[in-house]
Amino acid sequence: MAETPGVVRITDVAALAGVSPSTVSKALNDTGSLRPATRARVREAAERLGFVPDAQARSLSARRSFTVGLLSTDSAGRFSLPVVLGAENALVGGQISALLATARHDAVREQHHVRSLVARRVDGIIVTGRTTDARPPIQVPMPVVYAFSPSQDPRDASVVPDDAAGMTALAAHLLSLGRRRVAYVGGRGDQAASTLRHAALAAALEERGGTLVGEPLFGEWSERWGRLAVDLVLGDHAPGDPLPVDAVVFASDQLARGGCDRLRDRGVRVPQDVAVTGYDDWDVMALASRPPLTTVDPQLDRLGQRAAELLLAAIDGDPAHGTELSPPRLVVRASTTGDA
Amino acid sequence: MAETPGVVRITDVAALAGVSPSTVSKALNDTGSLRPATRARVREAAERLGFVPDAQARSLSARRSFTVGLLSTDSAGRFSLPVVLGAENALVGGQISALLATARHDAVREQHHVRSLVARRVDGIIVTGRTTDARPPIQVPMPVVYAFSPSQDPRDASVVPDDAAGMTALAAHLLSLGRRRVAYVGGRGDQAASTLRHAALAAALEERGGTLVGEPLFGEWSERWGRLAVDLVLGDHAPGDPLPVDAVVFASDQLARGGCDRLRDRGVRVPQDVAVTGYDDWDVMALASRPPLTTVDPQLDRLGQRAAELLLAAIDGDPAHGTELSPPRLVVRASTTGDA
DNA sequence: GGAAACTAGGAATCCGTTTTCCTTACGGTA
DNA sequence: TACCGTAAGGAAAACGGATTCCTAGTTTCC
Repeated sequence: MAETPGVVRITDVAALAGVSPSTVSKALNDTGSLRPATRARVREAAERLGFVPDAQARSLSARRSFTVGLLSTDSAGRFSLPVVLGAENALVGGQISALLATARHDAVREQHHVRSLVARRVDGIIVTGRTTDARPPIQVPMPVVYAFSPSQDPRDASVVPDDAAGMTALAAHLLSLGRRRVAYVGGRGDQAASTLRHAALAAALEERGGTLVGEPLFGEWSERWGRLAVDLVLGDHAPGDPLPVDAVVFASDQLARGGCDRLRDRGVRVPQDVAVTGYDDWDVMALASRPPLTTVDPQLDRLGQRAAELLLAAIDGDPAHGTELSPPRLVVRASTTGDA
Repeated sequence: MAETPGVVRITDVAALAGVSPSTVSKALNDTGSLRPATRARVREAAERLGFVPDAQARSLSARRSFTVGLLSTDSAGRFSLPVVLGAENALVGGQISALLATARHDAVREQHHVRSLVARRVDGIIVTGRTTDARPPIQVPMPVVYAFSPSQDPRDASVVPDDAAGMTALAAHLLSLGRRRVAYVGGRGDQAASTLRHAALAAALEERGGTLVGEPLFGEWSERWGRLAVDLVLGDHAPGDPLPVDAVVFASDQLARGGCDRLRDRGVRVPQDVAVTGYDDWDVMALASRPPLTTVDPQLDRLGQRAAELLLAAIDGDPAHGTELSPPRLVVRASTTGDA
C-alpha cells in the first residue's frame, strides 16, 4: 500500500504515457514543442488516472497559490452568502480555490483572518459584509475587491448593487400601472440601503410625474416595523374613506410582507386599493407574502461573480479602480398586478 | 520597495532577535534547548513584527497542509451554512484554514470539488448537505466527517441533529401544559426530517400519556402547506365547536407560521385553543410569526463545531466511527405559553 | 549526406520552515 | 590541568512535485 493512496502524481502519468515528467508538464500546459500524438497520449493518460496537478508544488514554480480569500464580516450570511457563492462559483472555473474566512463583525477577528490569509499567500482577497455601507479598507500586499460593502477608499475596486436602478425600475413599473401617490417605508435610517433607495425613488418619481407622499419612514428591518409603518401611512383611515396613497414602496421584502399583512388586517385590498413592492427578492418572504411581492432581485450571485472576475483580472496584472454597479432585476408579482 | 512588502519571514525575526533562523523556529515551537531569555527575546521579536509562519513552507516539512475542505452540497445554505460557520470557527482556533467547496447538489460538480481538495492535500474534509437523509460517502485518502447529512456507510464518522431528543422535549413541554390531543404536520414525506420527527413524537406522546390524533400529514416545506394542513386538521370545524386537537406540532417553523396564520383566520386562538410548535428556530419565521413560535433550536453551529473537533482528532490519528447525535435546545415562546 | 528543425529527457529551480547534525563554550570531575 | 558531558545555538540538508532551461537525440528537407 503506497502512502497517500489515490494521489496521482505527474510521474504516474509519465509512466503510463511512457514519457518523462517534463513532457507531461508541457503536454498538459500547452507549452514546449511536442508531437500532437504525444500530447494526446499524455492527455489521455492524465484523464484516465484522474490527474490533478498538486497545487502546492505548482505554486512553487508559479509563485502563485492559486487560492483567493473570501473575507466575510457577515456571520448570519443573508446577504454575503449569495455573494460568496457567486464568487466561489466563478473561481472554480479558473482552477482557483477559495479560502473561507468569516469574521462575524469583529475587528480583532478580522485582523486575525487577514493575517492568516496573508500567511497562506493568497493571490487575492474578496471582502464582503453585511450592509451596503462603506467599510474601512484592509491593508494587504495583494489585490483586493470589495463586494456588496464598498471600501471607504474610492481608489479601491468595489462592486455594489445598483439600488438606484432597482428603485427606478420599481417607480417606472408603478407609474405604468397608473399609480401616482407613493409612500416609502425604509429600514434603519442610518444605513445606505434605506436612504439611498429613498433618494432614488424620489428622483425617479419626480422625473416621471409621480408624487412621493409624506416623509420617508425609517425604523428597523423587521416585519413588525412594516406593520407599524402601514398604520403611520394610513393614519385613522377607515374602510371606505379615500386612501392617502395608491402604492407603498418598502425597502425590503420583510417590511413589505409585514405591510401586506397589516393592510389586509385593516381592510385595504392589495393591489386593488394599494400596490405594494418589496426589495431583495428573498423567496421565503416574497413568495410567502399574501399576495406574493413585486420586488427587486439584486442578483447578488452575479455581483459576487463579477467581483471574482475583477479580482482575477487584478491578479493577472489588470487592476480595476473605483466602484462598479451591479444591475438588479425587476420581479413582478401579484402585489402590484393582482395576477394569480 | 521590497517585493511582497509586509510579509515577514523567519529570517527577519532572526535578524531582529540577533539569532539564527533555526533558533527562531525552536523558540516559537518550544523545541530544542534554548535559554529562557533567548526564547523570550525571539518571541518578542516575532510579536513585534507580526510574524506568521508561511503556511506553504510549513506544510513542506510538516507534510500537512493545515487546511481542511468544507464540502457542501447545499447552495442555498439554510441548513449547511450554520454548520459550515460553526466548523470554520472551531478550525481557526487550531490554526487551520477552511477551503470552501459548494457543489449545489450536482454529483459531477461534487466530484470535481473532491478532486480539487485532494489536489490541495487537505488534511481532512467535512461534508455537509441539505437534508438529514443519508448520502453516499466520498472516496478520498484523508479523514472525512459527515455533518448534518450522515454517510450511508455506518462506519464513517457522522454528526447529525438529535431530532428524537428535540421532539421528546416538545412532547414533554406540551404535556406539562396539559395538552393531550396532538396533531402532527410534516414536510416532504420522503425525508427523514419529516418521518423521523413523527416517529419520535408518537413514541414520546405514547410513553407519557398523550395521544397523536389522526394520521401524520405530509406535504412540502412551505407556509402554504402549513395553512392547508390546518384545514385538514380542523375539517369543517366552525367557531364554537369542540376542537379535535389541543396542539399541533409542525415539523418546521415555516409550516408552523403558515399554520398559525390559518388558525387565526379561522377564529382559533393560539395558544388558548390550540398550542402550536415549530422546528428549527429560524428567527425570521419563529419570531415574525403571530404569536412567536415555541420551537426547537438544533444548534447547527455546535454541530459543525463538533464535526470539526472530530475531524481534528481524526487528523491527529484518533478517528471516530459511527453516527453521533448533536443535542438540540427547546425554545419556549408564546405559541404554547401565551406570554407576551 | 548534411544541416536545420523538431522532439523529448535530465537536472536544476522554485519557496521558507523545520529538523538534524554539529560546533562551541562552559562547568564539573578526576 | 586535562578530559568529558551537556547546554546553547548555528549551518545546512530536507521537505515536495511541477516547471523550465539546457542539451542530446531524431527526423526532415534540401
